[in-house]
Amino acid sequence: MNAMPTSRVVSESPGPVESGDTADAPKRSRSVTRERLLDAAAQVFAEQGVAGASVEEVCERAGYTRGAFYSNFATKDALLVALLDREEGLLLDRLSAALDGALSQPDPLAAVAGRLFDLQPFGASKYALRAELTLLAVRDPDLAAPYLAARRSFRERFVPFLREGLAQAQLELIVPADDALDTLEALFDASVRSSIISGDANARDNLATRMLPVLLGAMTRPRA
Amino acid sequence: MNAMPTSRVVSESPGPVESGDTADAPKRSRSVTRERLLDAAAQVFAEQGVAGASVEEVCERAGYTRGAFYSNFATKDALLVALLDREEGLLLDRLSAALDGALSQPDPLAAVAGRLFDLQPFGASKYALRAELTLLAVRDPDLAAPYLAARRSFRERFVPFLREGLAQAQLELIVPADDALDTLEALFDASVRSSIISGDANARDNLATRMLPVLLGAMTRPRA
DNA sequence: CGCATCCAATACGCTTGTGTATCGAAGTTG
DNA sequence: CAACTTCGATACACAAGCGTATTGGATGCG
Repeated sequence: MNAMPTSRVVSESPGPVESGDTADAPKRSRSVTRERLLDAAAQVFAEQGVAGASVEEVCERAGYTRGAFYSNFATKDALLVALLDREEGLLLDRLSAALDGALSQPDPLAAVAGRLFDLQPFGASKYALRAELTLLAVRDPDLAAPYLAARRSFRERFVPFLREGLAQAQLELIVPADDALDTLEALFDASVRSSIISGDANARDNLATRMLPVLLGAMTRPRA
Repeated sequence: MNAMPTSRVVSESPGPVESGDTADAPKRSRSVTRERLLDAAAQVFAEQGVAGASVEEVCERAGYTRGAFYSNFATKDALLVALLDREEGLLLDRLSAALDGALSQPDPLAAVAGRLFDLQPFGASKYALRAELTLLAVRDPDLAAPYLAARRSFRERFVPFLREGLAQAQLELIVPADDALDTLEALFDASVRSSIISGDANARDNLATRMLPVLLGAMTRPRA
């Protein structure tokens, strides 16, 4: 039945990315399979969109067959929901990690801006995935609730961070913090998108770095 | 790529656009059929995405069958290309029309902001369509060129408009005009998206109206 | 050592969707 | 009014994709 010599599937380590396969793993846990399928789904959905991607290709990319898939997820939609949950968590974690030390830098704002751009979530693939998921929320009211919930936790996590960072620079906001965050996010997204489409994906000189100081200047004033 | 034996897919003058009539018309010209199919495609693609939409549903929505479709477009991809062209033109036209009188108003900036929000291109359906097309450009390098070309004409059209509007308000830009335009566009998009997802689509109080004065203040200075 | 349990692979049915080929009904022209 | 042309409808062939049912093999446990 199995033409191939027993199985190749796993290279473990939840680390990023794909591998050709490698060592045979003696212990294949269910959760590893799930994670690999989710990793693959993130890639494939980013490249082709949720509707454009087939379960088959997700499985192939992960090194499994559809049997493995349906043994782990009820349907394609269920995969999407699981992916949504996971991505939200990952984004929060990575942003947190990247920003954590930044406030103690001499120039916190510059440090923040610099680190953000080295970050995976702003790479082409992650950008496309986020854009795709956002678009799904725009279209489908059922996904609006989870989307808004995710946004809420994002804000709750980063509004204090923003305030604190500004405070250390002796600044305070003169606009609602949520508005400030939304505006900055919009700026970053536009910048990343533009860089991707025009090809210079890693350009150090981009819309966000040019406009960030201007916008921050407009949204703050010297602290009382 | 594909030669259709029985028909030559003509690209015809745009002609009168909107399909007002409901009754079956005795004389339906080819270009009317094309336009209706494109209208339907704009809707269906906005609702379900390009990949998620079927040719069948586009035809149904337009009041035709697939026979009519394949007599007018070679493939689904050809339809997409035609739609891209048309939407770009429509967007430019509508923005131009909406903004044209605005500069002679007492408060040009307020007039501009007000009119933009009454505009179709910022309605839910048009927003979704634009987001979808943008995402396609992010994913597919082949679509990057047309996308960038469209952006260029957009800029060429509106940068002078922006300068002039600011001049009438006795202001001038202190940042690159392209950056200013990109930033404002990002702000509007974020605002529209947020309104759509949170349900209050026509809310007069939104991110853009709150932040527009702040951003404009930051990007300009009193004219020398 | 044999039994039970998981879990992923294989195989299958069925639906949906694309594109082609053909047909027929209107309109047009001599 | 008859032949021709045009264009959309019907019918069909075929591929892709989803989800189910079943099988096989590994692991854990008594």
